[in-house]
Amino acid sequence: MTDLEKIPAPRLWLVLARAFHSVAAYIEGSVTAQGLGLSDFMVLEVLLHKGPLTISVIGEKVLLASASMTSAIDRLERHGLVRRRSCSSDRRIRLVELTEDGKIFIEETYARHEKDLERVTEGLSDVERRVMYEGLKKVGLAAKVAVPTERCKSLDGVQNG
Amino acid sequence: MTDLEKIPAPRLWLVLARAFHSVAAYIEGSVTAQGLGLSDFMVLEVLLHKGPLTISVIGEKVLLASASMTSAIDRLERHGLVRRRSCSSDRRIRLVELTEDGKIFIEETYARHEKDLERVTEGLSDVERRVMYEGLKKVGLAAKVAVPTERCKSLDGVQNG
DNA sequence: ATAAGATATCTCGACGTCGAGAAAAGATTC
DNA sequence: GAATCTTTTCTCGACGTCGAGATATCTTAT
Repeated sequence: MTDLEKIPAPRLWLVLARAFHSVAAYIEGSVTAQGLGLSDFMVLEVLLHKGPLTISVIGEKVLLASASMTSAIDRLERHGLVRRRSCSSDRRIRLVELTEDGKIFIEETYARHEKDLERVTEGLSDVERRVMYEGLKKVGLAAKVAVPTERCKSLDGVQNG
Repeated sequence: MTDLEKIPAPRLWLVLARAFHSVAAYIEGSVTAQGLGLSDFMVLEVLLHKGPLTISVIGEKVLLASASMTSAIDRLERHGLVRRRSCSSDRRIRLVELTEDGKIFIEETYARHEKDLERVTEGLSDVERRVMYEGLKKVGLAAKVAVPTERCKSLDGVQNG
C-alpha cells in the first residue's frame, strides 16, 4: 500500500476537504439539537471552556463574521442557552455567558461530542496524530499568511446578470 | 518534537477545521471570478478532468446536493462556461460539458490553483504528506461510515464504502 | 472641549446550500 | 399494456453566512 510517490498537493487538499466534510457532518448529527447548528455548538463550547466573552472574541475563535455572530447569539439567546450582559466599563461591549440551561446542555453535549471524536480518530497512532497535527497547523498557517493571491483577468467579456 | 503527549481528538479536529477554512479561503481568493465561488470552480475542475458528466454524478464528486447542483450549473451556464446537453438514450439525464470559454477559463485557473496549492504545502516533507494523506483518508472514512449517532435510527446496518 | 479615528455590535440585502417534494422518464412486474 | 417502483432533475421555501453600512461608544490628538 505504501506508494513511494510524493502526494501531490491537489490530492492532499482533496482528502483534507473530504475529511472535513465527513467529520463535520458526523459531528453535526451527534451534536445538533432542534434549531441549533454546528456553529452554535462551537460558540457554546468556547463559552464553556473560556467563560464569558465578547461577541467579537467568540467570532474570532469560531471563525464567524460579525453579522453571523449576531444571529448566532440571537439564536442561542432565543433558546435560553446564553445571555447578553452589558459591561459598565465599556458600553459598546456585550459579554455573552452561558445560562444554567446552556451550561447543562453544552456539558452533556460536549461529553458526547468528545467520545464521538475519539471514536472517529481511534484508528490513528500517536505518531500519526502528531504528524497530522503539526502538518495541518503548518498548512493552515501558510494558507492564512499567503491569503492574498493575484487574480487575473478572466471572465471579462462574460458578465451577465 | 517538543511534546510527546498524545494529541487529543478535539485538538486534532480543531486544527483540521482551521486548516480547511484557511486553505478554502486562500483557494477561493485565487480561483474565484466574479459571480463564481469555490463550488463552481470544483464543478469545472471535475469536468476538465473527467469530461462531460451528468448533474448527479458531478454532485457526488463535489459534495453538493441536487438542489445546489441545479443552481451551480445554472450559474455556470449563465456565465457561458458550461452547456447542458440532452441524452437521447436516457431523456431524464442532462449531460454537462465545458464550452470553449469554460475550457479556457478552467485550464488557466486550474494551473494557477495547482501552483497555489503547492506553495501552501511546500513546507511538508514527503513523509508528512504521506502520513497526512493516509490519516485524513482514515478519519474521513471512519466519519462517513459512523455518521449515524444515537439520535438517528439505524435501519441499515453497516454499509461498506 | 472638540474633532477625528478606532472599535463593537447590529441591520439589511444578497448569496449558497439544503430538504422536501414535484415532474418526467426509465425499469420492473404482473 | 398497465401499474408500480426508481432515478434524474428541477422548484420552492427556509436557513446560515457574509459584506457593507449604520450606530453607539471609546480613544487619541489638537
